[in-house]
Amino acid sequence: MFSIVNAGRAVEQRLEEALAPVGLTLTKFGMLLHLVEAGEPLSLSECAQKMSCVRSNITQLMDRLEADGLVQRVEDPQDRRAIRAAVTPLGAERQAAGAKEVTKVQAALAKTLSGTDPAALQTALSAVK
Amino acid sequence: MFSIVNAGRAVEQRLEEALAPVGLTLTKFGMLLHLVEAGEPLSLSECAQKMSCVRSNITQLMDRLEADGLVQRVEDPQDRRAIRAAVTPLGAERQAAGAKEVTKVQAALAKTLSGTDPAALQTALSAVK
DNA sequence: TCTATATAATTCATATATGAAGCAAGTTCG
DNA sequence: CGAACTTGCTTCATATATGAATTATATAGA
Repeated sequence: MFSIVNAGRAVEQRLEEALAPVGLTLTKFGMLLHLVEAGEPLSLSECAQKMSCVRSNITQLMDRLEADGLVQRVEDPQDRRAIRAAVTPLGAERQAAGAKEVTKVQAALAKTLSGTDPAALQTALSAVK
Repeated sequence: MFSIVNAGRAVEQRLEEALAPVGLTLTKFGMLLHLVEAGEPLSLSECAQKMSCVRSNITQLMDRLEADGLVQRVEDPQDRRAIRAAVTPLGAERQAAGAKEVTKVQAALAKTLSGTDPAALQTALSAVK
């Protein structure tokens, strides 16, 4: 059981290390990825859902992403309570650079697991979740 | 790759939920477990090594564990710089109670993974780490 | 022995995460 | 319509984590 926890943490750490030179953390990269994939500004509540976390966490994350110039809060004309997060050009650039690094980690990991049946591993891990 | 990260987080969360009724977090349980297993007070540097984290983290963790009455800082007569962490009776009691809950989670997880070859999974996950 | 260096712990700034409490703005219903 | 409820975000307290800077103590070497 602790193997699963440790393996998860080890992969997280590898990703953090790969993203650090790009100026991103795994959390920031994840948020940018969701925003880029969505193709439009998402409300902070939607962001919280995508990131599987509480909204107050997103408030703080957006503060940091905005301070980094990677995202901008924009008002929602449809709902004056809502605030949407829009990726800036710099944010999109960093996300793309991060994605390249993530792909490298993925390739390295695939090599490490070359002796393993990928489908079986996937099935097992999905069952846990 | 993200399956591994997600699976790890899912297991962590299950453990947190199982330990919460006992009044422990996974971090606190882990620290108590190391101390109980050691059978003697460990210096805070040794604690950091066991927990695979930096020492400043242990300083804070010990503050919380001491506030909970689960651990006590004791001076080291051999080295006046060092401070050792000693488990209190209450700490030992909680650790034992936590271990029972952890065992239950382990059993439930084994059931979930009943269709998987445990040795193969173990091998794959160990390779990642 | 005295100095330089290394080690032990703490403090501080910061990142990430949760959850409770609060305020503003929609929505529903009598 | 207006009160009650819900939703969206922020703020605050707290837990966990890192790393740089600081203080105290040990130890090695000239």
